[in-house]
Amino acid sequence: MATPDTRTQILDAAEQLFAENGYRGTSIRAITKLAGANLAAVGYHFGSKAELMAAVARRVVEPITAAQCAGLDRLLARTPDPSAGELVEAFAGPLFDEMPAGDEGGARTSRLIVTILSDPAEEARSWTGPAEDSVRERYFAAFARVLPGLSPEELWFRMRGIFAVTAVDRLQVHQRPSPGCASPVAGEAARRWAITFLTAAMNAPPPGT
Amino acid sequence: MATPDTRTQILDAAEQLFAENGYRGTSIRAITKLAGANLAAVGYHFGSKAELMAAVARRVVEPITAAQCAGLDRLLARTPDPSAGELVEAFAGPLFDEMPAGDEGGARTSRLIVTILSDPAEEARSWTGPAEDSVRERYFAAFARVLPGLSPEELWFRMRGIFAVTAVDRLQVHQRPSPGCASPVAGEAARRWAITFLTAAMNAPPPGT
DNA sequence: GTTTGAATGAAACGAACGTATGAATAAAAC
DNA sequence: GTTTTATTCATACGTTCGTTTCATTCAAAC
Repeated sequence: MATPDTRTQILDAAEQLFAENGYRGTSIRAITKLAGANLAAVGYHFGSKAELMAAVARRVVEPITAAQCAGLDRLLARTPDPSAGELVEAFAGPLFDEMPAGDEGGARTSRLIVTILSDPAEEARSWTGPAEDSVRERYFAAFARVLPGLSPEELWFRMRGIFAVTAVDRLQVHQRPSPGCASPVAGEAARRWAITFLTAAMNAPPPGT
Repeated sequence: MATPDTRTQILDAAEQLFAENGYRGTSIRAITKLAGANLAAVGYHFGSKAELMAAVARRVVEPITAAQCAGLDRLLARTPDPSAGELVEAFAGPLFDEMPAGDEGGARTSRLIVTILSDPAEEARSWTGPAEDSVRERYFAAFARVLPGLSPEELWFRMRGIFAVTAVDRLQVHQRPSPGCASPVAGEAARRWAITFLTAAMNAPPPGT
């Protein structure tokens, strides 16, 4: 295969290093060195380090958002009243499926997403666009129809829960000391576990009082 | 009240700034300035920035771990076979209760915990001690008795889910665009919602096949 | 062949960082 | 009153960072 252009190689290197070391923990010197490019190439192709991160974030998040949107379309075309479990699968599934090749079980991409969303810097708020907001609102409306007993606030809470479980699971956080329990859970198993876990959680009756 | 000593003021300032800006986003110059102390005071009292972070992490995590441990003791003293919901409450409750005064709804402390656990730096692994591992193993054993149908791997997955939901919820992540939905959810409501959500999730039957 | 424009390269800038040093200060011990 | 010990202070060091500048390369257009 032909070696990709400098811009793509910088994007690849940045995605890897941002995921491994965080935004602030990654220097553009390290990125350009890994990409085999010159230090000034980041400024030339992207303008600044922050804009490079925004480009990386877009490239990672966009296929996930698109798959979530398409999954909801497909589901609603099949039945106007999907179950909560079907909605959970359509929403959370892409967080497992839309992982680029070479990413061991999505761990790297998950870590990158958490890096993006948990970065305290103000500029990180602009790393994702309005498309994510819109697809979340569509799912919110769909869930609201299936779970009419929930207040909007509690439903938002539960939707954040979906995201939290799928994203945080694959941080190496809580590396269990128990032996015989390989750290990176097989992707397919984690997917099944997450959907089982979250479907039951979404279907929980609202707390009385 | 008497003004606390320099060491405590540095700890307070560091806790606030680490939570707001992350570890790498916080300089010891900013910490000592906020604390009203000299730049060299961090080196004198703690040795280095990393050791200061470790001290902050210990001070934040220790009461939570202790409350989780005491809650489990109390629960097991009352009944040898607690329900999954009771275990969830004992485990997740302290993540809502053990928040210091002045921390609006635990948002700051939650953000600090996520900062600690999601920091990619290797040194971050030493920011928490073995006490957290031990209490997690005790809860694991207790959950394993209540949910005998789950494989150890899936049970660990679900316990990570408890942590994920309680910690991530209070990041300002996913600031919803919907109006009339105040961003910092009232602490008591979030606590109820989380326990309802997580109890149902823990009780989910294991996926067939 | 010359010109043009995009892309790359080497080098430097100023700023901010963590850390170390040694003097100054204050309180306690003797 | 003197000595000792524990802090605090001002300052400097060396490094790394993001960014900028300007020269150079090179293929395409003319």
